[in-house]
Amino acid sequence: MPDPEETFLAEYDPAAFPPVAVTVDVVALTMREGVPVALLIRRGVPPFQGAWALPGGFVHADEDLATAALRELGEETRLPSDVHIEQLGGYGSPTRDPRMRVVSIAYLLLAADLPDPRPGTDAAEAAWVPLRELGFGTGGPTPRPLAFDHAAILADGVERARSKLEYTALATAFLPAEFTMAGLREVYEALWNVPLHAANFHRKVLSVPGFVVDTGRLTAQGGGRGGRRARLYRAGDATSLHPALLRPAGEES
Amino acid sequence: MPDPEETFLAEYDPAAFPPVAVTVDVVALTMREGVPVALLIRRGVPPFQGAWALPGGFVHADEDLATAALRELGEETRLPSDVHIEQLGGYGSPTRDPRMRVVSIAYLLLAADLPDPRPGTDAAEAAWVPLRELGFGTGGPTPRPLAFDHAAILADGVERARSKLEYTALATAFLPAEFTMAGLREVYEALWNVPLHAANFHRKVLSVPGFVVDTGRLTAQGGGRGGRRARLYRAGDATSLHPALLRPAGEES
DNA sequence: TGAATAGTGTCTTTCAGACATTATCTC
DNA sequence: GAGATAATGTCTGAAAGACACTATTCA
Repeated sequence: MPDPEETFLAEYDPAAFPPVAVTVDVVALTMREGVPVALLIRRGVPPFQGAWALPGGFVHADEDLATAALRELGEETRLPSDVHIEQLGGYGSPTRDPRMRVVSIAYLLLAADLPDPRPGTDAAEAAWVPLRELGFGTGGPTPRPLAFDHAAILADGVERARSKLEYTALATAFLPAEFTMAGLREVYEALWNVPLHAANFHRKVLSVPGFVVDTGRLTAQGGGRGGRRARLYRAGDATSLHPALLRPAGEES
Repeated sequence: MPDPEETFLAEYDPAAFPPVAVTVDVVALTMREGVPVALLIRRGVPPFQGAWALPGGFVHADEDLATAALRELGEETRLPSDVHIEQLGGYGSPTRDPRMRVVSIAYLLLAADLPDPRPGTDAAEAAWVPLRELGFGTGGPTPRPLAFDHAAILADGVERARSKLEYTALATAFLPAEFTMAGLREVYEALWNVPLHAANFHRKVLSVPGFVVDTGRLTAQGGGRGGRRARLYRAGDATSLHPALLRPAGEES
C-alpha cells in the first residue's frame, strides 16, 4: 500500500517516478514465393549489436502508437496502401532492455508483395526471413537468437496470425487484390504448416458468406506444368468467418 | 525519415524524447448474485475528478506490468489466490490524458466471489457496477461516462471475456472451485446476454474433454423452489475447448 | 496423349438445436 | 401430489472430412 502523499504527487509529477521509454516493435509478415516470411533487421548499434531484431523504435511526441509502428516499418521497406495492422500487446519486463526501463507496444502487420527491404538508419542489414528458419514450421535450422525479448514477440505475432486465420478473413491480407483459390489455400497451408484437402477447402471457403467474391475472370495461364486456368477471386466484405475454418485438430508445428 | 544522429542519440539518451508515463488499468469482472459486474472507482483528484474510472495507476520501478495491475487492484479489494489475469493491450493516444503523454497497459482480471471494495488512496469511492448499467446487455440506463478512454478499455475487456468464453475454459474463472452445471450456464447467459438451451448446454459441456470434472457429489439442497439436487463439478485441465461453445449467431447485445 | 491442376458431386460422421422424457426435490 | 429443477434420450439439419469424378490446360 503506497503512501497517500506519494500517490498524490505521482498524479501530478510523474517525473518523480523513474524514467520510462516507450517504443514500438513490428512483426511484419508477408508471403514471398509461397513462403511466409518476417522482416528482421540486424542491429548496427549496441545493445545486441550484430543481433537480429524486429524493426521498431521510439514513439515520437504526439504520435499515435499505430502511426509510430507504420513509420518505423516504412523506414525499412516501401509499404503499399492497403496493409493490415493490429496491436499485439505491451511488453514491459523491467529487464527486457539493459539500458533502462523500456515498455514496447508490439504490432502485427500483414501485407502482400512487400518489396525487398532497405536498411534503416540504425540497422546494418534488413531481410525477409522465412518463418521456417525462425523456429516456426517443421524442421529448419536452429533459429537464430533475437535481440531483447523479440523472439517472444515474434512468436506471439505468428500465433496471432495463425489463430486469426481460423475465424477472420485475415488470410486475404497476405494476398494481392485478386487471387486464386489455390493461392488462398497456400496461405493457410504455409502458416498452419499442414496440408489441406483442396476440394473441401474450396467448397468451405465458398460456403462462408462474404469471404471471397468471384470476379468472373480466370488466370491468364494454367499451372506451370499444365492444368486448368483458375478462377480469380477478391476479398469480400466479411471480416469474421461464419462458419469458421478451423485448424485440423492435433496438428501444427 | 529521422536524422541518423538523432536516432543514434535516441538509442542512448531517451531523455531526449518528451517524457512518457506508463500506467496500468484493470478491467476486473466477477459475478455477484448472478449478475456480471465490473469494479469502478470514483476519482478523488483531477483530471476527471468525480468521474468513474477503472482502477489503475503508475507502474513502479522494477515492477512487472502484470504485477502492477495486481497491486493496483489489491489496493481496492481483497484478491483471492486464484485469479485469472491477462493483458488486454496498450492504450497510448497522445490525447488520452490531458496532463501529459501517458501510455497505459490494460489488464483483464476475472475471479469468483470478490468482496466489496475498499476505496483506494486516491479514490473517493469504489463499487461493483453491473455491466448492464454500463451499456452492456439489453436495456439498462444510459451508461455513465468514464474518465480518460476507460469506456473503450472496458468495452474491449468485456468483449474479450465474451469472446474467450467460446473457445476457452475461461467461464470457470468466474465461479468458485465447485459449481453446478446451471451455475456455469448462468455465466454464459449473463455475459452473452442470451438464453441458452439448458439440456443442450449440459450435453455440450460434458462432451468437451477436460472442461469440467464430476466431483461425484451433489448440492446440499435442491433449487429454492423445489427440484432435483444438482451435481457438483470443478474445472478440468483443458484451457481451450474442442469443440468450441459458439455464441448463437446474430444475437447478443 | 498424358500429367497436372481446377472444380463438382456424394457419402459418412460429428455436432448443434429442438423437443420429449425421466429423475428428484421442495412445498 | 403439484410444480420446479436436473439430467438423459431422440430426431433433424448443418458442416467437416474422405473420396470419386469431371473439366481444362500445358508439355
